[in-house]
Amino acid sequence: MTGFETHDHGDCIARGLAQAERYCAAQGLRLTPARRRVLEILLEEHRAMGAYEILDRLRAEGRGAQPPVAYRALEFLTTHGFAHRIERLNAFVACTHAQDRHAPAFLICRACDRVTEAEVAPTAGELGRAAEAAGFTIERTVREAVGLCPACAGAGPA
Amino acid sequence: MTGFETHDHGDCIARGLAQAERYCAAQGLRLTPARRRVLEILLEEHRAMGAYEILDRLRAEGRGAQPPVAYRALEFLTTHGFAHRIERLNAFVACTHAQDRHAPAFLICRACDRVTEAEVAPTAGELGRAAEAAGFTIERTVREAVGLCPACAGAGPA
DNA sequence: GTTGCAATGATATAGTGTTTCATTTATGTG
DNA sequence: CACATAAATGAAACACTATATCATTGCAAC
Repeated sequence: MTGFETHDHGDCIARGLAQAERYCAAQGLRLTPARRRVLEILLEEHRAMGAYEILDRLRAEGRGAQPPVAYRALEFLTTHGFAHRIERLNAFVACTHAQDRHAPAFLICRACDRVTEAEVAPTAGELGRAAEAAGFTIERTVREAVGLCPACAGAGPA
Repeated sequence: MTGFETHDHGDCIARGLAQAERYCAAQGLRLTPARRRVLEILLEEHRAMGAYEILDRLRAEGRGAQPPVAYRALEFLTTHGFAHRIERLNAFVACTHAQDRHAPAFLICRACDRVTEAEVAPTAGELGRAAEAAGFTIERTVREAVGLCPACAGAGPA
């Protein structure tokens, strides 16, 4: 899938949550209410959200919600691959791919802020070649492209 | 060069500055004292520095130095390719390559925080392929690998 | 049941980046 | 040179992002 097409994601929230639940059960991880709710919010919005934006949602629901609440949940979710951090945006998105550690790559539209995710081998590509040449051990990669999605490019490049 | 070897950079400060001066003269850009000094600091340190760290240096030299001073200089330097922003670190490094817009890739050692830079075509690799598949127009890319440099990996992986 | 560990609650604080507006400095033009 | 314009700087306040710390609660194993 290309990721930017109009998208009816009726059941992908339920599917994402179910997948996370299954994975946590299998791994002995605790998908606590706070963690589950944050993942659900990310799945519902289906876009990159800042930690404080998530926090606002939690507050609106009456939960006590100091910053660490969001950051702890997000750390759990990103550590286990249920969500990813977009460095360029200081924001987070629900993962749209299979569980377990993988190396995501993102296309970020600077006009509409939508983000689409692709997967790739962590040690592949230019980073992998550069690392090999330098004797560098890759543990995590950040691959993000900023530009215009098809819709925004068509609408007239700002 | 691999980038992590011990490094005697005696004249690379002077060379970096001279290169920037030449390029600015040719392009009608103004390498003002503040901009020049920030570039010089980055070249001297030869590592990724936070904006406020740079600011401290400017203050120590008696310049008035509110945050915008550093951020404006850094915006100029990054826009014209004299320095790059490391998203993962919220920090900046002097460019170690040729002028003019290019797409850098970075290897970031999480133990010693040293950063090495490689160049690559902006639309190459996984990001380029993903973008093509999605009809996405890339304007800028972020490619960063976090891991251990040879020295730190050898010293015992924390 | 109590020991040990993970998770949460709550407060404060640290770190990063931007907005705004007034002022100065450089550049070009009559 | 005088003036108009645009770029850069100075200065204050503010907004956004993230972490440290410590007390408390819940849960699980022994």
